[in-house]
Amino acid sequence: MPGRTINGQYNSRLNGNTRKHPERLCILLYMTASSASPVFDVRQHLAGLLRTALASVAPAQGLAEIVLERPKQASHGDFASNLALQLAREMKSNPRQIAERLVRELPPSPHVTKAEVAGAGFINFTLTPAARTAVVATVLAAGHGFGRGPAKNGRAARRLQVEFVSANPTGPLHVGHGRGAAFGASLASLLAFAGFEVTREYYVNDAGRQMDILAVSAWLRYLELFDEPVPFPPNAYQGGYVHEMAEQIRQAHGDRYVHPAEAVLACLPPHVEGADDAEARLDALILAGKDLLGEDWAYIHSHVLSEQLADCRADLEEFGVHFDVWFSERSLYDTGMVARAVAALEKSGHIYTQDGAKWFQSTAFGDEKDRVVQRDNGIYTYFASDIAYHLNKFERGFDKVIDVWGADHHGYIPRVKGALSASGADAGRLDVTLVQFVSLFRDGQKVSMSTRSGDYVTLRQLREEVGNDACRFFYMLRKCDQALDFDLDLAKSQSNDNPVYYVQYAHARICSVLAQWDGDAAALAAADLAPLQHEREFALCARLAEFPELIQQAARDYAPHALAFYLKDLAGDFHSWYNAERVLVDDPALREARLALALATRQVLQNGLSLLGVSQPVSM
RNA sequence: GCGCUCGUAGCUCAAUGGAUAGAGUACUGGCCUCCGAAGCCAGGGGUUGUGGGUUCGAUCCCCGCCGAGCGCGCCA
Repeated sequence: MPGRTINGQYNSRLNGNTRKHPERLCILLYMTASSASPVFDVRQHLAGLLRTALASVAPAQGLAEIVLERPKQASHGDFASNLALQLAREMKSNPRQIAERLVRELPPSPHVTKAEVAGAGFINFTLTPAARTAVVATVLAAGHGFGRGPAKNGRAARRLQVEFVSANPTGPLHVGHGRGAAFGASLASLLAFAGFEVTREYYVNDAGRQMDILAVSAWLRYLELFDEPVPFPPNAYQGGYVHEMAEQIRQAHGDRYVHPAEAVLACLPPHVEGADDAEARLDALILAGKDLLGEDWAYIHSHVLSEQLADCRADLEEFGVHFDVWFSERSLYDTGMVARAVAALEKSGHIYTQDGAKWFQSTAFGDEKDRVVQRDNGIYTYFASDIAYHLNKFERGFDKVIDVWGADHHGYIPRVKGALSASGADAGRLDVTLVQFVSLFRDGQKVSMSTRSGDYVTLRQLREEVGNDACRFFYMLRKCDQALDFDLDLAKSQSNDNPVYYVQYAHARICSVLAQWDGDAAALAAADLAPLQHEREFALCARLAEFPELIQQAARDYAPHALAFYLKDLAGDFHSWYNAERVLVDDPALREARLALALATRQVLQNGLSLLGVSQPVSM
């Protein structure tokens, strides 16, 4: 069983130390990025040259940061700086002239062959061949640690929490959950690789009405098995898995939970048309179940919960998505945290009573309207437990708490942040990332999706059709705030065209070459790289060197999709080179240099794919 | 109506405020006696929905309009 457990439950509450100064994530990343390459940082070297030149050209100008970017076009060199363009405004001078003066004042460097002014005033640097290929040795020395963010330096790493999926355990996970799972898992891996201590958490909504509805749904199906049919409400859970649960209960306990249908029906209010009536009728059925079953209701309830949770968990495990903590909503009630959280807000004057209900004054924090935390019947709303849950997260000492939510929850953000602020917490420590919807298309038609009706394609079905690797990679092929149209027929019938195979194929090809060479791969780390001279070889090296920067940038932006796109580009650079130049040539020096480049490429492919939860096959 | 997320090649999607807006797919034409052709090379394809504004420079930032999805409950 993955995940730490406590009290024989799946819940785990950590008693972490509290850390008080939540600096912004991006600042930390900026600080660490400069030390990402332990051997030699070309970017820093060039920045130093520019700073020297700047000091003599414009001593008065102090720029906080010198930007060096990798040009898209090879003809623009290996690095470009827009320093002159930035200075133009303050110096009120022609950017090209500034750039030319800067270039004249650049100190000589053993790594730079050319520094020239281009375009509107860019300064383009071209590196020596040795500087361009040095990354190969760096990759081979670092191995699977290449690209990893800096280690702890003796100090505690920044602690982050990523909470994702958190689907109600009321039915199988669907393809929308799958997107949240793939995104959250990749994001968490990415952040961990970038140098953070990451906790992956699933919030289990095991309290509340939805679970009761699932329990009563299973019970009604169970009664049907004993010829005690109660008309099945249209707003109860319709899925086939509910029948299976009923059958399981019958096999385990026989007729123990059977009550006459008449007895159940007697508890119901007279039937009236209307949606409100349907909900009231469902609630009455739940009450009937609780009354008739007494203590046994708890069994049904916990049975359907544990069955559903186990199913979700197994599904996610097979998908390569793992959690450190499964946090129980119910535990927040059992330990009194919900009541305490609401009481604290009440004491600080952020809660008022109206119409018998308790309202949180979220309008004071930018929300559209105030929100109920406790209903007139005394039952807390989901919002109340969510306040307690987020306060609990903060108490556990995370420097940053990242929630991955479905886009339909976006209206929820202001009230949660407002409640945190009202509770004296720093709402800036909470980042909410919204994942847009997935629409499925089958036979050219949009598949209607409704959890309640049970009419939806499950994540498990999708994985079986498309495969885990293609599934994980496909989900990462668009940024999370972009709606995704998932054509099932296309994903299935044209799976060979899926980009994941393109990337995996590059990996398999390299494995094949290394196998044919049949030499000592470890020795390649010391290979002389001077024979690497073709443009495609330099381009591939530049792509490899980009990997650590990309990790930091993608982590800063919570953008694991950038990693998928990078891997596509990397595979493309490799295939181009591989098709143009032969690796296993007769010349031993050239052969070893190219083998080293191939091996370094394979290493980065492995590092990247494993972060996305995609396998790296030796052959396909 | 109000709010949030968006609008980029025929289609699916990229692009820390930077240079001629890029890939894949589809289409056209080439490349296997040669390390894996699930690959490579070349080509056509665009007023970045639209109109303004800020800037040396806008797909990106600000405002209006048009269009799409989602949200607006004492549900979760």
